[in-house]
Amino acid sequence: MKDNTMIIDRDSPIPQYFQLQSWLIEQIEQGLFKPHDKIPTEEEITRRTGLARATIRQAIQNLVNMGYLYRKRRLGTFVLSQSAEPGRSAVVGVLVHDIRSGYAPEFLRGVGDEAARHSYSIILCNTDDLFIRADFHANQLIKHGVTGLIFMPTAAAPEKNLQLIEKFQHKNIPVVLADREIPGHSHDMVTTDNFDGAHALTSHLIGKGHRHIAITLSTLFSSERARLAGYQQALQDHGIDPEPALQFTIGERFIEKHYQHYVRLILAEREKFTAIIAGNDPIAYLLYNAAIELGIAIPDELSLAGYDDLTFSNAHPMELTTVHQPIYEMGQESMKLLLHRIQGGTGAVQSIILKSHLVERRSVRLVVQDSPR
Amino acid sequence: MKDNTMIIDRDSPIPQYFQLQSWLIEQIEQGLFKPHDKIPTEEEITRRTGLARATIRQAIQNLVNMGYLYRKRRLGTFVLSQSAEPGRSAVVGVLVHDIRSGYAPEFLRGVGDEAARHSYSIILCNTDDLFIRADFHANQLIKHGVTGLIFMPTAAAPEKNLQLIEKFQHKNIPVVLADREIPGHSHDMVTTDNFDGAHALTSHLIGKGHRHIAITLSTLFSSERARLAGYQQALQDHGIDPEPALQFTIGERFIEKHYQHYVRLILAEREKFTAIIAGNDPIAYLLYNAAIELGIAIPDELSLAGYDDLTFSNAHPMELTTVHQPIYEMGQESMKLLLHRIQGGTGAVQSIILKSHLVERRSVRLVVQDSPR
DNA sequence: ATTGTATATTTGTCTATACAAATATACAAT
DNA sequence: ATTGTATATTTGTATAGACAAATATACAAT
Repeated sequence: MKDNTMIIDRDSPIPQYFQLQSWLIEQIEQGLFKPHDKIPTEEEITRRTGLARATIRQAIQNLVNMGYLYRKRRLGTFVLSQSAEPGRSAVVGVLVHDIRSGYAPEFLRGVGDEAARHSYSIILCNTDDLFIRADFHANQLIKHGVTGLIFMPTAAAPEKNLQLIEKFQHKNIPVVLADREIPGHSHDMVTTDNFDGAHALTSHLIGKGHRHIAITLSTLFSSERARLAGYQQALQDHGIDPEPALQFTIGERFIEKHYQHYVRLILAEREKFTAIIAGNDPIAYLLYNAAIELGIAIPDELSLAGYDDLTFSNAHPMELTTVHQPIYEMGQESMKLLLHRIQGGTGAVQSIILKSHLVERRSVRLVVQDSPR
Repeated sequence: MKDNTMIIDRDSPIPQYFQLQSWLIEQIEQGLFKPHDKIPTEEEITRRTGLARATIRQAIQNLVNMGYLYRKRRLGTFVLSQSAEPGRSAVVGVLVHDIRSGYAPEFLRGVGDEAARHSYSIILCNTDDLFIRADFHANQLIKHGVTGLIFMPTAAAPEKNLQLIEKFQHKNIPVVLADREIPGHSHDMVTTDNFDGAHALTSHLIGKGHRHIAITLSTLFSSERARLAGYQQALQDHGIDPEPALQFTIGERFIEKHYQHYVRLILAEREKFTAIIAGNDPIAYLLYNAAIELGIAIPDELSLAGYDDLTFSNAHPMELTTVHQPIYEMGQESMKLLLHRIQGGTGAVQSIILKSHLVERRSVRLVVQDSPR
C-alpha cells in the first residue's frame, strides 16, 4: 500500500478524472510505482476517493492509451515498463544533407549506435542542404511525435534554419546541431576543432618547407570557414602573409561536377604554390585525379593534403595526408547531448568541440625551404 | 443523411461498441464520410440503433484515439483528414547491415526519396549482419508501430531470418526483402540480376582474350552466390572448364582486415590467371592496393574487374571495369513494393529483378588469346 | 451592418447499477 | 506430484440518468 494520499479536489475546475490521472502519472514518474507494479483496483480507488467507477475507468483508460498502464482481467492494472518519455516515442529525427556523401554514413553510424544503446531509434531525413526539404521533413517528424532532433543546418539563411528549430522548440522537442553552427546564434551543438585541425595541417606543411600553400574549399558552412581561418592563422603565426590569390574558395553548395572543372582551373595556376590543402577529402580526390590526368606527380611535383579522413581514405592507393575528424564520435556525442535534454537536462547551452588529429601519409613531400616574402 | 444502415447485432459475441466502431471505420474508409464531414450525433445514433449513449461514446472515443475522428462541443463529431493508414504512423523500418558500407548509403537514398514522395519516413537500423541486433531493432520497430519493413536478411540461418519476418507478419506488417533472398523461401523481394551481370562481365573478359579468369567473393549471401554461378556459366558457355583452383571464396562475413590478408594469398598465385573478378568493388580495391604494393601493374600484368559500381568508383584514379548495379533503383522499388502492400495490395509474391549493366573502364586489357585447355 | 444578449445544441463530466468474461487461486481426488 | 473442478477476483460491457461546458445560432437594438 502506497503512503501517498490520493487527493481529489471536488471544488476544483479541473475534472476529477484528470486529477486522478495526474496523480497516477506522478506516482509512476517519481518511481513510487515501478514497471509491472500493480496499482490499486477500481474498487479500492472508489473506497479511497469516493469517485464513481466510471470516472476512475476514464482516468485509467487514458493512461492505458498514453502507454503508462496495462490491464489484465481478474488480476488488476499494472505499470508498463518505460523505455522513453511517455506520450512520445523513443524515436529521434536526424536531418543530414545526403546520406551518400562523405562523412554522413559514419556520422549516422555514431548516432545510431548511441541511440540503440538507449533503446532509441532514428528517423533518417535527407535535406540536400535545401530548406524546403528540411522543412517538409520537420513537419513529418513533428507529426510522428519524435522526442528530439539532430540537425545539420542547411545552406539556407540563418533565419530559415532558426525557423525550423523553433518549430521543435515550440513543441518542447530538444534540438542539437551537428557539425555546423548557425551564425550569430547560440545553440546546443557538437562540432570538431576545424580551426585547430587546419592550423596543425598548415603548420605541418610549413614544417615540410612549404611556404606557398594554396587552399580550396566552400565557405558556405561554418566548419569549412573555420578551416580557412585556421590555415590563415597558421601562416601568420609563421610570419607568412596569407595571399588571397592562393585561396580558391566558392560560396555555394559543393556540386561534384562543378568542382571537377574548378580543380582544373586551380591546377592551371600550380606554379604559384608547392602544396595545396583541400577543404575536405572528396575535393582532395578530385584534385588528385585531375593532377594525374594533367601529368602532375603527387607528391613529387605538388604536395596535397585533405581534411576529414573518410573511411575510404585508407583504401586509396594515394595515401593522403589529412586531418582525422572524429566523425563517429561527433554522431555519438550529438545523440548523448540530445538524450541529456530529452531526460530533462537543463543548464547552459552546450557547445561540444571534439579534437581532430593530423594523419601523415605520403601525399606531402619535403621541399627546400624558401624564404618568406 | 447516409443511406447505409447502422446494424448492431445484439446476439453477436462481438461487443456492440466494437460493431459500431467498425461500421464507422467502414463508412470512412469507403469514402462515404469524407474529411471534415459530420457524423450523426450521439442522440441520433441512439435513435437509430437503440444503443446506450455511453456505449456510443466508447466507440467514438476509440476512433478519436485512433485518429479517425475529432469532436467539437455543440457542433458534433467530424472525420479527421487522413494522411496515412490510420492507427499506424507513416513510418517504415529499414534493416541494413551497415550504413557505412559499400552500397548501403545509395540504397537508403533510393528508399528515402521514394518514401518522402509518399509522405513516409524511414527508421534506419544497422544489423551488422547479426541476428541478435536485427531482432532488437525489430522489437523496437514493432513497438513504434511501423507500417512496413524493408529487410536485408542477416548472415544468420534462414530459420532465424524467417522468425524475424514472422514477427511482423503476425502483426500484419508487410515485409519486403532487399538484395538478398532467404534460401528455400519465397517472399516479396527486390534484387538485381547478379547471375546475368557476372555472366556478361566474364564473357567480356573472355572477349578480351582471357581464359584463366579467377574470382573472389563471399558465398554467404544469395547475391554473391549468383555472381559466382554466372561466372561459372559464362566459362562453360565458352567451352572453358571452370577451375575450382581459380575460385577464391569465403563462406563468412566480409571483414576488411581479413580480406586484406586474403587478397595477398590470392595474388601469390597470380601466375595461374591473367584476370580476376572481385565479387564487389571494395574487394576490387583491396586487390588493387595489394597489387600496387606487390609491384603488379594493373592492367598491364593483371586485369581486374569489380562489381557494383559504387559512387566512389568514378573518383578512383584506377578506372575500374565493373558491373553497374541499379542500387538507388533497388531502394526505390523496394519502397514502392512495400507501399503497394501497405495500401492493401494483395496477389502473388513478387520478385522484382532489376537489370545491371557492364561498365568498361581501364582495368582490363586485351591479351593474346590462348587456347582453352 | 455591427454589437449585445439569450438560447439551443451537442459534447463532456459524473453518478449508479447489473451482468459477462477471463482466469488465478483454492481445494479435492488420484 | 498431477489433474480436474469450483470459486473468487478484477476487469470489461452495457444500461440509465443528471448536470456542466462551450459556443453556434437566433434575435433584438442601434
